[in-house]
Amino acid sequence: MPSAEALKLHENRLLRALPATELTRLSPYLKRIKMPLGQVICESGKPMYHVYFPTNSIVSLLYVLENGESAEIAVIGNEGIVGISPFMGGGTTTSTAVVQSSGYAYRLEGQLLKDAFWRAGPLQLLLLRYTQALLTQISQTAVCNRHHRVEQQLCRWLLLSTDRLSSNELSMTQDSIANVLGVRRECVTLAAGNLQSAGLITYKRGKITVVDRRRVEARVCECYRIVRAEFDRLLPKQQVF
Amino acid sequence: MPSAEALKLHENRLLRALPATELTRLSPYLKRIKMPLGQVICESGKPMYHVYFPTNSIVSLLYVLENGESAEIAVIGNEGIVGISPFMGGGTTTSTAVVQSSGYAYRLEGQLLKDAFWRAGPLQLLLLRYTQALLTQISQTAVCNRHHRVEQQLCRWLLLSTDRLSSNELSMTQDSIANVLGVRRECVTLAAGNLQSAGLITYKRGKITVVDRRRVEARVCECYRIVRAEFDRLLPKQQVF
DNA sequence: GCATGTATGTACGCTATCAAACATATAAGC
DNA sequence: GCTTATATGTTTGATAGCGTACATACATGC
Repeated sequence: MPSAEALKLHENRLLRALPATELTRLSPYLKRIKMPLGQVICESGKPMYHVYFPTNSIVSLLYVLENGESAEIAVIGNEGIVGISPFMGGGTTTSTAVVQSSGYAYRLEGQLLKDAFWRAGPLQLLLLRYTQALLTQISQTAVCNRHHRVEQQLCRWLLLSTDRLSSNELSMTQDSIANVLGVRRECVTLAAGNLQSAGLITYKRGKITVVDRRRVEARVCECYRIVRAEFDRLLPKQQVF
Repeated sequence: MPSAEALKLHENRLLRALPATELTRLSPYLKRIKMPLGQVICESGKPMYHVYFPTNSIVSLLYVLENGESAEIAVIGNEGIVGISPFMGGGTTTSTAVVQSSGYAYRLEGQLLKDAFWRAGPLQLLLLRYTQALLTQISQTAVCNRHHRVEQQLCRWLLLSTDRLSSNELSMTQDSIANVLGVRRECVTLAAGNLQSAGLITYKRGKITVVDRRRVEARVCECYRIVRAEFDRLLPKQQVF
C-alpha cells in the first residue's frame, strides 16, 4: 500500500506512471517545493542543476529573441517534467522556463535524473516518450503560430493550460498571456472579450475561468486536439509497468 | 583504412560520427537509395518501416493542417536522420516527411535502428543529441513564424538548406518554397525578387543560387545562427568516439 | 476616504500578409 | 516551329495584427 507521500507524488502524471520500485528509489530525493509566479526555472544556454515535476503549477517553455520579443513553445504542468537536457545529452537548451501559474512541483537533481535514465528501465522509456510528446506540442505550436488567429490560439492555450492544471481557473493577466502567445496585450483583450461576451469564459483582473469548456473546444483550432491525442497516446494515465 | 563504401557513408554527418565498429556493423543494412523530388517519406500517424540518412538530398518535416495549409517545422539533410519515432518509442509521429530536393540517402530498417539504439552505445548518445538539436530547430521555427518577416524566413531557409546540402544551389520553385514556409507564393516572389535585385541570390525557374552568402547571413534573423550553433555544439563534425 | 499602481478597454493610423485574378516568360513535348 | 504546361510577375483590395496613445476600472495601502 502506497504511503501518503507516494500518493502526493502521484499528483504528477510522469511520476505516477513509474513502477513502484523506481518511485521508491527516487522519492527520498524528490523535494516538494513552491513555484512562485514569474520564477525563472532555467535560462537559455544555462545548465539545469535541477529538474521539476509540476503538480499544480504551470511552467512555460519560452524562446526569447534578442529584441526582447518572445513566444511560448510549450506549456508544462502535471503531465510532464521541466528539464530534458540532463538526459538528452546536451546539458543545456536554448529555451527559457518560467513559472506561469504558481503552485508546487517535485524537484530532483539533474544528475540523479540522468543516472536514473541511464539505468535504462521504464523511466528511460517513459522520458523518451514524453520527449516525443513535447516535440509534438512544439511542432504544432509552430504551425499554429503560422496559420491560426489569435482567438483560436488563446483557446488552445486555455485548454492546454487547464488540462495541465486540472482546474478550470487560471491566474494570468491578459498581459502575461500576450507574452506567452507572443502577441500584443490589446489583441488578447479583444479575443478574450469576444470569448467572454459569448459566454465561454469569464475573467477579472488576472483570473481567467473557462466556464463552458465544450464551447471552447468547439472554437479551438485542431492543434489542441492533436497535441492532446498525442499526449494520451504516448503517456500512460496510470501506472502501467 | 576505411573502404570506399565507408567513405561514401561518411557523406552523412551522423554516420560519419559513429565509431568504425558500429558503422561496420550497420553498413550491410544501409542501402543507398534515390530520393526523388516530392516523394512522401512518411505520413502523419503512419509507422516508419525505414529511416533515412540523407547525403545530398533534403527532406522537409511538415505539419499539414486539415484545410490543406502546411508549414515546415524542420529541414533535414546530410547532418541528420529522418525517422526518430522508432527509437523514441512512439512508433509514429504527427509530422509528414517530404523530399524537397532530390538526391540520395542511406536507408535502414527502422527495427534495426531501434535495435542499434538499445545496444546503448555511442549511437544512442548521438541520436539523443541529434534529437535535441532537431528540437531546437523546431522551437526556433515556431518563434520565427511568430515574429519574423517572410524575407528573413526565406533567408533562414536558404541558409539552413544550403548548409544541409553542402551546396549553394537549390532546386526549388518559389511555389514549393512558399509551401514549406507556409506563406503564399506571391510573398516568396516578392522576397526573392528583393534578394535577387540586391545581388544576394539568383534564381531561374526552379533553381535558386545563393551567390553572396555573407550578405544573406547579414540579413537573416538570429534564428539561423542559433540553430546552427546548437547543431555544431551537439553534433560532432568528425568521428570522435 | 484617498492616492497609487495595476489591469483592462478603446481608438488611431500603419504594414505585412492574404486572396483572387490575370499577365508574362520559360521549358518541354510534339 | 508550335503548343502546352509550368514558373514567375503584377495589380487591386481586404484584413489581422502592430505601435502608440490615452481612458477607464479595480485593488491595495495609507
